[in-house]
Amino acid sequence: MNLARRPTIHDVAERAGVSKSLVSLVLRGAPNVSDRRRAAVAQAVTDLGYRPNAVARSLVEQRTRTVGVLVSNLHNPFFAEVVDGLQEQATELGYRVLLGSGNGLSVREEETVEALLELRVEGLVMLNPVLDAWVVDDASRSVPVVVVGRHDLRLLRVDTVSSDDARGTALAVEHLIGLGHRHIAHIAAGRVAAADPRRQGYEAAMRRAGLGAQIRVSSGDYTTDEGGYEGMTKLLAERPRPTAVLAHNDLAAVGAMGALDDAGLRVPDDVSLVGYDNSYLAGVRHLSLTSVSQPRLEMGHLALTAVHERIDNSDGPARNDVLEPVLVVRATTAPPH
Amino acid sequence: MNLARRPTIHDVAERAGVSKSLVSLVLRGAPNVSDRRRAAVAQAVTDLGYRPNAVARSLVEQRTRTVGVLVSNLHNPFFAEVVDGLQEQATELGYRVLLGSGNGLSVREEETVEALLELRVEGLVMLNPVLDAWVVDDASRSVPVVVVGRHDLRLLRVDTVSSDDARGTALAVEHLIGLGHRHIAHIAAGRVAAADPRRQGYEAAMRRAGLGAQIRVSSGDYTTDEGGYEGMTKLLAERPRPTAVLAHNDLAAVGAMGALDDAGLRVPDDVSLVGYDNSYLAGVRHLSLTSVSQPRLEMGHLALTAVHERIDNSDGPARNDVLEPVLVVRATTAPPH
DNA sequence: GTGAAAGCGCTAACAA
DNA sequence: TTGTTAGCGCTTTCAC
Repeated sequence: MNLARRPTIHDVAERAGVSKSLVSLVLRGAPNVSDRRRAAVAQAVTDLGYRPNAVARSLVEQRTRTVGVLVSNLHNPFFAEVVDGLQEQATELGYRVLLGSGNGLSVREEETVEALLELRVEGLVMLNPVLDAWVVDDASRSVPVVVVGRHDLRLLRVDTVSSDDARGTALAVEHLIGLGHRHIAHIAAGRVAAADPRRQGYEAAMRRAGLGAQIRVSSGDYTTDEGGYEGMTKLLAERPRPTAVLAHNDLAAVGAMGALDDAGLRVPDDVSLVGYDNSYLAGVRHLSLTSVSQPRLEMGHLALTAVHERIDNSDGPARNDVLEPVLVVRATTAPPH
Repeated sequence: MNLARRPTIHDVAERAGVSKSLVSLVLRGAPNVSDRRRAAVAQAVTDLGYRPNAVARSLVEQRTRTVGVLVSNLHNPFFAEVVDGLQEQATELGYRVLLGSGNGLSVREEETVEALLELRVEGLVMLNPVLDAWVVDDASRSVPVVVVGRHDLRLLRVDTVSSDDARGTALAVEHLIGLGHRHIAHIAAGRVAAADPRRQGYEAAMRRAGLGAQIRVSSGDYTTDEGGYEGMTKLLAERPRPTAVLAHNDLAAVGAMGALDDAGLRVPDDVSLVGYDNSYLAGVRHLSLTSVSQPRLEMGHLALTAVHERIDNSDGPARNDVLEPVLVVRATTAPPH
């Protein structure tokens, strides 16, 4: 393929008949350069196909203008939109975003953080990381760190951005109660970070409505559609049968839908169903699932703004932003039969 | 936050009472270093929390050991697995992967490529890029480029990895014919790169089976579930009504499912349905869609291997790897009524 | 307005 | 086995 040696600023200077420093000035749009020189440099740049070497520049400037983003698992649809938010805001603020994935494994996440740090990112955003708190703490000693989506990580020096999961499930319960439901059950998740607040939000909302006695939780590792199927199957065996079910997430809700189908029950006629995350899945017309939505784009914006502020002024107590979820009502919820 | 100045190799050398070069040697595990020095350096490294500066290293080594990956759109579930494949192989071969997203916009993709090039990635993998061919061509002048998933880009110097879309739809048709279907229709996509080969594969397979006269294509911009709904609705108006339908992708297939539902028809009893991509959606039990699967992990492996080989020996004609898709049979296909 | 020179943190000859 | 030195490509004083 014979890749020619990449031209350097030196080559440009030579071709334009000026000094390296002049080229550097032109490249960064300095004001005090004669038009003649400016044109000569511009010409040389295009002739040579010169592209500045960001590596060299970073070294001398002592900054990379780059924020590292640890994406624990690319398959989670939650991330795409958060990353979009990060990108948008990064572009806005003059940063570049470096994505690193951890494949959902704690070790891989550690390695990725290490790599990002060696590359001298100026800040680190971690999306739903599964790694140990000490890794986060350690990283935060050299660079501002913002954690998105894990409420359980509260460290000094580490800002967090999350959405209020308890509020989210409460919204769903209130919606169902408003429709007239009283027998509202919950299909909970096992050990994932969001499981507890979502479940607690459900229980609290039920109690607030005087329905403490109707609380029914089917708990297992119900974050997949298979899990949702199982969880729903268990709930259907109970009496009185719930008239509405709130699942830990959309996937579980769709699984629950399958169980209802198999039992010959109709959604929402016989049982109303609510998911969580307002993923892609929920919006599909054939499913059209009522779901709780996290403001993902805004979470991305906020996270990047937070690192940016830390990079600039560094000090101050850790900020923990908690955003309000929103209920998106679709076709799977209706008044009880 | 008071981030202390990051320690450099100089600080480590001083603390360990040795020279910079000795530290450098120890860090890279050189053999000819006395145990005493080695220990002293190791101690200093942990004391200081030293982390090598990859920026400086890259500059002097003239290589970054980094491959850039342009992900045109993070929301497309196709990517996650391909990227997993890339990552796996990269780790294997000693590369780091830098992800850049283009948000599905041609301009943003161009910017991202530019940024990646300035960062001096040693190779570039582009996943389903939508950008103009000249950008790819231009990039390939400075660095090996591998394009994944766009059959229409055939440039010298640019390797491609894709899967045989025509073969994929043919597989689906053969499956349906094997079940006894004759009236098999296709819901096609509009201007996306994969639209033509998928449609052609369908038509060719129909003709091979002597069913050329039964070819029915509903064509519009049918890549969303709404699109699939529309496409199906049109097909249902025709006589004789198709007993099986092959959609451009899973999302469209699910949309089609909705249209069948609304028309009071059952899947697969009245109409069999096949999707494409074998996405997450297809596997959901409640949908359980028969779908054509691209070997995504392997595509990632191959793409990274290809850049790696180019980085090492650079020359040779462009390679165009085409992988075989596989049909995953689930619950939406059955013999005609 | 423009150029010369120093130096960012590191590696790689080459000397010792 | 270890240290000295030069230099990667760039920005940035500081002279001129």
